[in-house]
Amino acid sequence: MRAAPTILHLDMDAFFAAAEQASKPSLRGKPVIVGGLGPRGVVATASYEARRFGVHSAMPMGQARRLAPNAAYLVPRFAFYRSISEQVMELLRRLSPLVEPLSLDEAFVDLEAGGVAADSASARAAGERLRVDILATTGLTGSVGLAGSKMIAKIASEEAKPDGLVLIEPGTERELLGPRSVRILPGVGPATGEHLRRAGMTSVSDLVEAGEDELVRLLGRAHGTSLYRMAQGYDDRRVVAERDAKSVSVEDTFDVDLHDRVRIRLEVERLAERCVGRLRASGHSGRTIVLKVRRYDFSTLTRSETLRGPTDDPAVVREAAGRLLEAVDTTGGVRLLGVGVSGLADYTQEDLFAQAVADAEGDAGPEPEAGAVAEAEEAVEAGERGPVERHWAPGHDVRHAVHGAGWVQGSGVGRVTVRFEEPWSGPGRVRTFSVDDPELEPSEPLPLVRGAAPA
DNA sequence: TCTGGGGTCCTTCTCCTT
DNA sequence: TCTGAAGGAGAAGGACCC
Repeated sequence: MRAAPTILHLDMDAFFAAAEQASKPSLRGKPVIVGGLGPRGVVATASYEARRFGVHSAMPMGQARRLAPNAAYLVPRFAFYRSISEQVMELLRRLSPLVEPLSLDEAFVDLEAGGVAADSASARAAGERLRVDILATTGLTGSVGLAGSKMIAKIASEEAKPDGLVLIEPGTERELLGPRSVRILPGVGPATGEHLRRAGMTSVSDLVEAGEDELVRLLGRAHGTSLYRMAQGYDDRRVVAERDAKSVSVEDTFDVDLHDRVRIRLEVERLAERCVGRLRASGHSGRTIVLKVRRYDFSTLTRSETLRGPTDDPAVVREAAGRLLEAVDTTGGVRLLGVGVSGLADYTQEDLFAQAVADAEGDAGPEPEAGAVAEAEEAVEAGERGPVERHWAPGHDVRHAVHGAGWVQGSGVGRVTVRFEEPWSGPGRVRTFSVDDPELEPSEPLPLVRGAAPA
């Protein structure tokens, strides 16, 4: 913990939804909900207009539709958000070499490492300048928290939302935290919050009064000790620029539960291939293969197997995942399957035995190149599925030979409805086409600020 | 129409080795 | 050779975060 507010936490406001509103003038000022649109989708981000209806992140999409039936519902465009995020992270790196991204829309910055003077006025000036730069570069707003530690800086940015800056002077942490709910502390979620409530602790000051021994008794050594320190405002976690990945995984929730054992096996193999694609793209191999199964009743189980050495061979991961599946009872149906690899190494040590088997069989199958896998994933994300079956996902960008740039407002029964507008135009007109109209094609997102590099 | 996807960390239990 | 304690590794599950 520092004597000056030199830790900055940036949190972009309603990031996915705000990016969509910036990209689509007709949605500005309206409720926008981004998330999975399938029968089992959940809300990823709701715009502030949608939050007024009670819609929030992680809410089942069906519930969101009941609360805000007239909102715009869009599928996430991760490649687009990633490109905006890279612009924002670049601005942060101009501030300091010590930047710790937490997700696409959040990061910590160590201002001291960037040479910002260790006083409140300098920190505040750096934070305000950053907000101006982010708006100018991306057209989006972000909230900034400044404090002497990561925990307090994050709480400050939460206070600053939306589109604000809050600085918490070091030395005032305890009085700030004392009356707040225990849920404000990192690591206290619904389960721990309820556990503490049953023990009679609802505010942060209750935790301090209870003492470290009592928290350790209730929550275990690691959690109890760290929570006691956090409750007193102590947090000496450093800003870490580079973090090594510890696992790579992919999972799919199915619109309807799977019962057919053959189909389940096929899905597991498909997930194993995808997982290896990611693993290779990240330049890793791994030793432990993990199968995840969520059953019809939402109960979730994992099965894992540790190999003798790390692998990035799709055949090895596929077979291990298949073996793990053999030990799982899937009667009743499964709603989710996942395959992961942990115990990562940043080098590839070929599994000689598996290699020998593959060589002997002469049929390990063509291994997808990591780049090809990434490209395929991006293509699906962009709504490109080849000329045979064109899929027009709501919110995705298109270009029409006559009408120009627009985005898919909806599609069904052989028709696709497009709104023609650009980030810097006024709200545009809506036209409907046949889904196989040759003049209509998917396109790349336009930059949010005119003249900027394409987002 | 209940409940995504990609992660991290911690705890508990079991098995094996020393 | 047998037994018990200690500790590490692996497996599984739970909680949390964005």
